[in-house]
Parts: sequence; C-alpha cells; structure tokens
Amino acid sequence: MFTIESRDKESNARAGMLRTPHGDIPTPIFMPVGTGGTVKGILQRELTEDIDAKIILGNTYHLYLRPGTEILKAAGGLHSFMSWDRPLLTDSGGYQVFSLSGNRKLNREGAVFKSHIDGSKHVFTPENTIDIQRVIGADIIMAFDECTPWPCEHSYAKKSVELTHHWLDRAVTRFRETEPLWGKEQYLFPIVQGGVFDDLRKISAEKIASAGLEGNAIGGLSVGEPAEEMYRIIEIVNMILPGDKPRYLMGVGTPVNILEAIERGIDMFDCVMPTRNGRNGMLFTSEGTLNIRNRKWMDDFSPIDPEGPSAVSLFYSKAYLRHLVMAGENLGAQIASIHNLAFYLKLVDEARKKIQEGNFRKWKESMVKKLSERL
RNA sequence: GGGGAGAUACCAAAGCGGCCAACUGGGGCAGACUGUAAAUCUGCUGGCGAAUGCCUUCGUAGGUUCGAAUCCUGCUCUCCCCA
Repeated sequence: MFTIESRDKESNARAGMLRTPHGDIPTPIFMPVGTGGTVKGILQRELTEDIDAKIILGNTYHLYLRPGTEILKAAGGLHSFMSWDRPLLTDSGGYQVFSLSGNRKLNREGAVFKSHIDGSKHVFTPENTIDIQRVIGADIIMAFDECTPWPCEHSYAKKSVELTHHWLDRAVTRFRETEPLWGKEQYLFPIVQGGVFDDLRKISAEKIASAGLEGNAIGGLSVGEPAEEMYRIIEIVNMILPGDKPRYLMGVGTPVNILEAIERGIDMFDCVMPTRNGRNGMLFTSEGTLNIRNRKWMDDFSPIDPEGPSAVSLFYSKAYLRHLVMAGENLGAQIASIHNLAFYLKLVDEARKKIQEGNFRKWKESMVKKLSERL
C-alpha cells in the first residue's frame, strides 16, 4: 500500500506514495476535512480542479446520524453518494468522544452518545463503528478510540489508553471477519494515544505497531498542549511505529505544526483549520498569516496571495474578500476556504519536492520563519 | 388653521428623580478557532488614565431639587391625525 520514494538525510522526513483503490496519494499529504459528506462550502469540482485534493475525510458519527446508514447503503457508499471518486478516509467518531464529552458516557463496551441534533441515545462500539465504516466505504477507516483531553492525569490517560487498546483488538477482529461492501479494499488504521506521557505513548506505540495494520495514526495531540510537547511525543512515537508504513497525525494543524511534524516523519495530516478559520476570516498566505476582517485590508487591492496557490488567490483582491467576509456573503467563506486549502496542499507538495531534492531542512527553516509572520 | 406625539451615544431603541457614562440590538474595532455540535464564539465601542478615578454627555436655554436623561418653563426641530 505504501512505498517510500526518498528520505531526507538531515531529518526523519520522507516522501512516499500511498496506493488506494480510488487513487494514489503522494505523501506528505494534507487531507481536507469533510465531516458530513462535504468540505464545507466547496464543490467537489473545486476540490479536484482548484485545490487538487488527493483525499478528503468524512466522519462516522456525523454520517451515521445524518443521513444514516440506510441511505448510505442505498446510495452504494459515500463515494457514490457524494459523487467523489478520489480516496476517502473516515474518522471513527473517536474525536466526538472528546469534543462531545458532555453528551457521552464511556464504558468497556463502548460509548453511549446523545445526538447533538436531537438528543437521542446511540451506542458506538469498536464493532459497530467498523460496520458503519464498511457501509460508508472509505478507502482508509479508523479504529474507535478515546481522544483524551488535555490536561489530564497520568492515571486517567493510562486507563484511557488501555481502553483504546482493548477496543483496537475488537475492531481488528471485526475488521478481519467482515468484507468491504462495495468491492474495493479498505485499510484500517489504529491510533496511538497516551496523552503527553512518554511511558504511555511508548506502550501505546508498541501496541499499535504490533497490530500489523497497513498504516498507523497518532491521536490525542493538538488538543491544547504546548506545541513543543506535541513534537516531543511525535518523536517518541515515531521511533517505535514502523518506518515503512504511513504515519497519520490526526487533527494537525497549523502550517508550522505540519512542517515540524513532516520533519519528524509524519506522512498524513488533516485539520479543520484551513476551512473553519477561513470561514472566520483567517488566511494563510505566502506573505504570512492575516485576518482579512482587519481594517487595513479595506483598500488593499493586491491579490489574496501573489504566489497564488489557487486561481482564486490571484483572481480576487484582499479588499474584495474583506468586503465579502464583512458583509457575511457566502462567497467570502468559499473563496477563503478554497485559498486556504490550496495553500495547505501546496505547502505539503513543496515539502515533498524539497525532500526529493534533498534540501528539505533548509527550506523548512525559512518557511517556518515566514509562516510565523502575523500580517 | 386645530389637535396630538416625540427629540438619548455611529444607527435603532430602553431608561422617566439618586443603583446612569446610560439596558439591548445593529454597525464598527480587535481576538480566538488544530481527527468540525462552529459561515461560530469572546472582548471592546464618549474623552484621558495602568488603575481607585477624573472630565464632558441624553435637541437647546433657563428653572425646581441635596441630587435631573428623568420634574417645570421658553425656544428650535421632527412626526402623526383632523380641516
């Protein structure tokens, strides 16, 4: 499934190719988040033509609640339902264990949820989240885990990671005893947990590695801990996770976070930041990060980004985009989202090229400096 | 011509003797956002000051009162109804 094409000599960065039934994915890669069967505000055509997203995410919890598995089954899976023929990855709902913590109860069996839509009661288990993800039919599916909060006590993190490991065994069993519904192979990725505790992360990484699946993920990071903590955990975990398999850092992050993680051997990323922050007026540009709502852009008629990661970045001016966002026009959110996603995709694509060319480290240092600029 | 209602901060609109530098919306200014309960949320929005605070405000000019955006009188303006 995964082949490494080149490795950076000065760091753990690598460039590879991830092969899935719906297409090949060059790594490092950033995956736009499309929780409810849509990357908010963006057409599938724009995802392929303007952004060239190689793979996008869906979410088991959201899709299970709406439209529900019956409709997804009748549609022939999510690819067909949403008219997307490139690769898909679905999160298991593990993150919702974290983000909807007020509406759920955990036990060894699984998690009892109250729907955020109507308050109705639902149960997620390692088994039924596999079943649902079989129906959805994503190329890569995730094991059900508990994304532990930060800060959290060692004792809580220990219990939590043990639960995640227990759930993993059951998920793998169900995965092995079931078949894809839509005739295309699916890959299951397990998730390393353990909070910010080195000993727990080591134990978890060993457990996850021993599952022998096609790729591995690191979860429970970028939940509020300082970035340096996150980088340290990545280093510890990546010393243990097999080097010949893809490593997916879940939910990360800022452009700088991504470059730092690539340097430490991560291959896959996803994050809502380019879309959500874009909708809220924050733009990532080659000149630095900016809040387009700020008064100073009112009469700045220069392009959104002169280096133009996408066509819209060059076609529209900062002043026009500011006007759209201030006026609450849909098009503002759309342009900002397209630009930001294209920026992220271009960033990881450049990282890949620099790794192949053998000058990743130097490029990364200069990029981190540039990206830290607040305009 | 006759009768009535009203003028509050950028806009709208509460307040009707002290708890008022003045509720609340909107607008504006800034901030947050990391496996999406988010096209959402938070703060500020008369001046000066880091701050207890001080200064200038509720159409306008006077007055009553210990004290007025609030009560009284004149003036200016706006709106409504009838002829």
